[in-house]
Amino acid sequence: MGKQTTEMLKGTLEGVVLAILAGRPAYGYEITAWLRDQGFSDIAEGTVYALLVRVEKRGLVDVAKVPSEKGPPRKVYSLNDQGREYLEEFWTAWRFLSERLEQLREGGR
Amino acid sequence: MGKQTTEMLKGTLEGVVLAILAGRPAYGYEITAWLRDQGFSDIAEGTVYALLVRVEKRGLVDVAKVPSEKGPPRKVYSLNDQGREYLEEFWTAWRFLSERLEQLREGGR
DNA sequence: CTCCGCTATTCAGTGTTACTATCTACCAGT
DNA sequence: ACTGGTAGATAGTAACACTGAATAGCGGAG
Repeated sequence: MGKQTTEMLKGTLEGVVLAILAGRPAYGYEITAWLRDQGFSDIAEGTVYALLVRVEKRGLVDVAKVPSEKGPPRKVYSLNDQGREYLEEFWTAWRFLSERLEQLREGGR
Repeated sequence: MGKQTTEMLKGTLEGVVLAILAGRPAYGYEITAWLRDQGFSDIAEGTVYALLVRVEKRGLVDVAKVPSEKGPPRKVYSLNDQGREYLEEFWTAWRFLSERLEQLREGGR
C-alpha cells in the first residue's frame, strides 16, 4: 500500500473506523474486510482489533457479544454519544487539514 | 490545536513541508512561522527541524547554508528531483485517503 | 558593557500509533 | 483427523510529533 499511506493512516484510521460505526454497528473482522474491499489493501488484522480495544477503553463505543454461526462469538461495536462527539471533532480536524493541503496543491505550481 | 489534529499530522506534516518547499526554498524557522500563520497554531519548533533532518537524510532535499543578518546561519532547504517524485506519491496517497473519507462522510447520514 | 529579546538550530526523552508475527478458538466439509 | 474460513488477542518494533531544554549570534535598552 506504500509507506506514505501507512503513515498517513496514523490518526485517520481511527476516524475512518468510527465513521463506519456511525453508519451501522459492526465487528472487527467485518470492518477489516470492508477496509480491504475499499482499497486499504494490506490493513493488518491486528491493527483493527487493537484500534477497537483503544476506542472501547476511551468509552467511544458500546460493545455487545453476539454468538455467530461460524467461529467464536463476535464483538459488535456501536458508536455511542461520546463517540459521535469525538467523530465530529475528527471531521473538523480533517476539514482543516484538507483545506490547507488543497491550498498547497494549487499554489504549488 | 487538539489531539485529533496532532495525530492526523503524522504522515501528512512531511507532505505539507515538502509541498511548501516545492513552491520555493525555505529554512526551518521560516517554515515554522508560516505553518503557525496558517493555523497550525502549536506546531513545535523541534518538530519541523526534526522533520527537515529526516527528509535531508533520505535525500529528498538539497541544503545550502546561508549567513543571516540576524542570528546564526540559516539552513535553506530546496526540493530536489527525488523529493518531487516523493511528493507526487504523497499526493496520490492523499487523494486516495481523501476520497475514501469523503465517501464515508456522505454515506454516514 | 551587560542583559534581554529575537532569530535559528539541535537534541534527548516520551507517548501514540500501525505493522509484524504469532497464538487461541470455533465450526464445516472432506 | 485435517484443512480452511471465521473471529479475536497480544508481544514486540518502527515511525513520527511533542516536550523541554540547550546552544549560538545579533541588536537594542538599561
